Order: sequence, then C-alpha cells, then structure tokens
Amino acid sequence: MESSPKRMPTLDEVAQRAGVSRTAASRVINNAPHVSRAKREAVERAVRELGFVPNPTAQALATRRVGAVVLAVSSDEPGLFADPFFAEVIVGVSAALEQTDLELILLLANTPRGRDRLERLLRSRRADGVMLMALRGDDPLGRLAEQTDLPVVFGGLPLTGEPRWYVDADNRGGARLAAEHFVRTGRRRPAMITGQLDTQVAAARERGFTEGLALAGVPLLGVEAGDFTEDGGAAAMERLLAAHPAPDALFTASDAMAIGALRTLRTRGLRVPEDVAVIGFNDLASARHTAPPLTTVHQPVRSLGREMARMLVGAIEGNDPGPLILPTRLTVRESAPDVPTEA
Amino acid sequence: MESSPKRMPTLDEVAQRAGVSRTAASRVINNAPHVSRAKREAVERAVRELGFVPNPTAQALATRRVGAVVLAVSSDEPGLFADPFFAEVIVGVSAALEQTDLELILLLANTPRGRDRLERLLRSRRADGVMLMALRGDDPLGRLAEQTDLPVVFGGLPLTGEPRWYVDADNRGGARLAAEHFVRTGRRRPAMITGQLDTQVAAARERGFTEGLALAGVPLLGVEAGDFTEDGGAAAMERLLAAHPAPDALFTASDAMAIGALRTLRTRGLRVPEDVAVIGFNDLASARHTAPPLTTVHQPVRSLGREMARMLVGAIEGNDPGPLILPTRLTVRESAPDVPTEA
DNA sequence: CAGAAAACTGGAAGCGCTTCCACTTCTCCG
DNA sequence: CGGAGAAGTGGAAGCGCTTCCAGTTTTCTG
Repeated sequence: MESSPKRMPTLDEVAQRAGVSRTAASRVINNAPHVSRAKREAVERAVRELGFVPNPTAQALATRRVGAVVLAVSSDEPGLFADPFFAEVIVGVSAALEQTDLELILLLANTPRGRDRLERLLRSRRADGVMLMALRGDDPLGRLAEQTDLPVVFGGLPLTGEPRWYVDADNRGGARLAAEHFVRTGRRRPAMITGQLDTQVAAARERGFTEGLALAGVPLLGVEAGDFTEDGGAAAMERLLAAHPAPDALFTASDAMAIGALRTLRTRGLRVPEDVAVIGFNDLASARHTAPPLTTVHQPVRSLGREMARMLVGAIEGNDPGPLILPTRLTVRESAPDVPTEA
Repeated sequence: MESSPKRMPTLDEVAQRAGVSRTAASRVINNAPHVSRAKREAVERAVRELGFVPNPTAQALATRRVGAVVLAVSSDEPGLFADPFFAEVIVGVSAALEQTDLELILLLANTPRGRDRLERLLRSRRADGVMLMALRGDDPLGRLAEQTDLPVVFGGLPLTGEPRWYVDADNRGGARLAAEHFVRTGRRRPAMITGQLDTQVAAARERGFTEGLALAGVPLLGVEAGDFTEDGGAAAMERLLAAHPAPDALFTASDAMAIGALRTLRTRGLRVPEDVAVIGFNDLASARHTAPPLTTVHQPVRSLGREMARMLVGAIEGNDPGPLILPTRLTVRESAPDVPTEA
C-alpha cells in the first residue's frame, strides 16, 4: 500500500520549467561554473517551486561516488558494542562527517552473517570508504579490507601488521603510566587483567604495563586474561586471587573489567584502595561512578572517532594522511590515589 | 591517487562470458524464475570466475529501492547519544536488520546542520524508511517525517500526536510501579526529578509517578526538571533539597539522573536508602554499579530497537503493523530495597 | 497428437543524474 | 576593429542494473 511513492520532480522537469537544458540545471544544483546569472536564477526558482531535491542514488551512479562511509565494528562479543566506548567513537565520527556530505553506515559485524555483509559491502562499492574497529587478531577482514580498493582506516592497530591508515591511542604509553603510578605510590605486588591477547589493544596495554614495571624493577605478580567485559573482569579477578598471593595493585585493560574486578574484590572482602589499588583503562563516564571512583588511563575516545573520520575523508579525497597516535594520560581518582594509602 | 577505482566487472560482462542475455544474468543474480537450469549454472560460474558483485547503486536506481534505512537520533543535548541507552537500541536495530538486506544509516541530528541533513535525507529518497528517536516536543522533524511518503517509525511517542507507527515502552506504567514501590515500603515524602517535559517520555514518566502516588493518597513532595544527564540530575537534586524539606524517596526519569542525584545526596551527607530511597529508570548496565546499586524501572531497550526495525521493515514491505507498547518492570536493588529500611 | 498453458529468451526502454565535446557567444586588448 | 581566449550552452552518451513485452520453446492434458 505504501508502495506507490509520490513521484519526486526530476532534474528534467526543473530544466524544462526553467527553460534551460538539463546540463545547465545540473550545473546549477552542483554550483558548477559556466552558467549565466540569468539561467542560474531561473533554475533556482524552478528548484524552489518544484521542491526539487536531487536523487542521491542517480548522482551516485553517475559520479561513482556513493556519498557514504561505513563504520564497522567487528568482534565476537555480541555485547561489546554496548560499551559506551563505541557510542563515544560514533559521536566523534558523526561530528566529523557532519562537515562533509557523507552519510554514516553503521555495521555491527559480530555474527557470521554480519561479517558476510561487511565483506559484501567492501566488495560492492556501496560506500566510499570504511572505518574498521576492534578487529580480532586473526580477523581476515583486515586483509580483505586492504585488498579492496576502497580506502580503509583502522581504529586501533590490527595484529596483522601496520596498515596504511589508522588512528590509535597510545595504549602502550598509557599502560606504562599505570605501572609508574603503582610504583610511585609504593605498590610492589601488582597484577593485571588483560583483554583478549589476540587483540592489538590488549597486547599493547599488557606490554606497556610490563615494561613500566620492568623499568622500575618491580615484578609482575600475575596476569589473567579477560575479555573486556565486566563479567569477564570479575571472573579473571577470581582466578587471579586463587592463583596468586594477595596482590596490592591491579591494572585492567578496560574500565569495564575494572568494574567487574571491583565487584569481586568487594565480595572477597578486600578493600580498594587500601588492600588493592585499581587502575582501569578508558576513562569513560562510568569510571567516575564506581565505588570507589576509578583511577584510569584516559584516552580521547571522541577524538579518536573524529580523527578516523577525518583521515578517511582525506583518503577518499586522494590525500595520504599518515597514521595518527593519540596521547593518553592518567586520571587519578580514589581507587588508586596519588599518595600511598596506609594499609 | 586513490581515485582510480579498479573497475569492477559488470553484469554485461557476466552475461557475455556466460553466453546469455543480460536479462537472464539479472534473473540469475536475483534468483528470479524463468531461467533454464543450464543458463543459470553458466551465469553462476561466470559470476564466480569474475568475482562479480552487483552494484547496489545501480540496483537502487533501477528498482527504486535503496536498500537502507536510517536511524535518526534527534536531540539538543549533544552528549545525549553517549547514553548507553542508544547503544542498546542500535544493537537491537542492527540485529533485526541483519535478517534483511537493509543497511543502517545512523544520523545524529543534534546540531542545526544535522537536522538539515535529516530533512534532506527524508526528502531525497536516500533511504527506504526512517526510525526516529528522542524528538523534542516542538520538533518539526516529526511532522516533516510524516509528510514524506517514506515509512517512519517513531521510537517513543512524540508530543505532537500519535503517529501511525511507533514502538514505545510502557513509561507510564513503569513510573507507576516506582510510586507503588515507595508507598509499599513506607516512604511518605517522595520527590521526583523529571526529564525535559517537552518530551513525551519525560511527561509519561512524570504522569505515571504522580498517578501512582495519587492512587495511594501519598502527596508528591516536590518535582524538579533535569535533562536526562547525570550532571542535570545532580543539579536538580540540589534544587530539590534546597526547595523542600527532606524527602525520603526519589524517583528520577532516568538512571543517569539518578546517578547524578546519588552524587549530590552523598555530598550532602544523606544516606541511600536509609534517608532517601532512590529509583531510576532504564536499568542499563550502569545501574548495577552505582553505590548503592540502583533500583530502577527496567525497560527492554534492545527489544525496543529490534521491534522498531521490524516494524519499519514491515511498513516498507507494505504491511501496516500497528503500534507497539513494550512492558516495563521494576528491578529492585539496594537503593530502594523491598523491605522498609530502619532510618 | 493437437492445442493450450507454462516456461524461457533477449531486445529495448528506462531509473535520474553527470559530463564530454563541439559549438556559439562574449570580452578584452593591442 | 580584429582575433584570441574565456564563458556559456545543450546534445548525447553513459553510470550498471531491472523489467516490460513480444515472441519462442517446452511441457501437459485429455
């Protein structure tokens, strides 16, 4: 029933009404040169009177420019996207795209079917470029993405090598800050909960933390792998406590996991920060409202989104913007205060 | 430099290689009837050999079906989208769309420019349908959306009247549950922090709460308007405390505002739930991790997204799925426990 | 086995816009 | 005032695919 779309006026009708050729009309709506003032005005009037809006599909077909880019979030964790991290990225991406006339296609590729669609999307020129986030290490998508001739910007490095275009946060440096903070505040039995290590982010954070401790000569008590989710963090904390003598500091590769760990610590009757100091990673809104408020490595998530989009736009326009590493810093709150706590 | 896209094989080439007409080839890739088995196989082979993928733009132009729908989030609060609520909606929408071959275009229309784009999008047949969320009361977008002949599904009722298609949570009923819970647990001085009242959600929640109290004969101590954000909630709480003698219960129209209110209460030295019981609305992940964990009205956010998408798909296909109201329920946690607390 | 219905086939006309190209008309300056 | 170069103009050929239509071939019935 709804299937008889009111016919929209076409460029031909505009041209006819304005008494000019379609070519001229086209020039006007794209405000290209080589149109006399008179005709230009005539066309503009006709456009107004008819309520003409160019059909983007037809434009796309003729120009071979779709006018859209995709942001693909690829992961195995179906719930991962719920992490406010992505919302923040999207806000950044969206803000940058708003300056252009590119639409944003969002693709959650966490099921086999979703991946197929992403693959198809990549091959079919349905978008002018792609931003790819959260690739697992063995994800074939990265390579696929690079094979296509579409510009692809990675959000965070894939494990499969350094792509031509990417923007990432300084994960390694940030994790190192966490280590240094622990050392500085007198913690000597630090442990860590990582993300999936087949992920570049997780690996970089693990590496940075280890490095930081090594430099200070403090041994790492233990490491457990989480999955960036809260429940994963809680479980990892259980394992950590079971396997190792009481740690006095914990660094997690994400705030979500820190929150999970806090839960476990509370259950176990361990006090934060008195018994265990905790540092997370991300510093999104939720970190401010844990009990106690979370000390965490801050990364500029919105900027990350913004820069990804900008880089992609640049690439589409034929520039070759280099990769970009965004700085991280430590946000100190009560879960790992600046001064050593009396235990 | 990137501007010379490797030419993709076209349907013509496939047809030629398979020794059939383009018509036949087209039928095969759309697996339409009226193609002999032999030709079908020939075409399939050619497709495989050439790595042919149909060009969606050309298909769209020919069929007048774009193969994409947009999810527009319209608001004045630039930060609103960061609310995990939307992430959850998107997950639902995305899950539903995955069953179809529709792409999801995400549009954050929180700036004037963004609104322009949305308007243009609506007029230009760049999508086959639209899901619209978080309209402000006076938002002209709603009406605009209905004027276009594109199917439009609303997420949450707009104030401007009941649209043909929408899905909403039972906000009024949920708020009523909160009121009843307070009454049942002996609270007699309840206050409320609402959202922007020019918003249907906020209005419905306010109304439900008021109603619930009225039915039990308990007077509402005071009301302050927030803006669905955490900071707004904190500020509203300040005003509430300044304007009214100590409330013993607080209902907020969102978890975010509840979290803000908790902060203020803590600062003011008021204990939750002993001095003030608190109930929020939404029940997303964050509600579990406040201190104390938040009692809140649960709404099935992911389902909301899923159902919006399903409804839209139905509408696009020419059905007329009626509106849908999703149930809400109370999730009881420590901020407003089931048994009256000794004060 | 005749005749009708059902299944195939492919040519051609679009879908709505851009852009190359071959002209025609102005402008400007020595 | 003549001629070169810039500006303006519109016809026509696409962009890559779908689909109507007219005709051809098969397959079924009775």
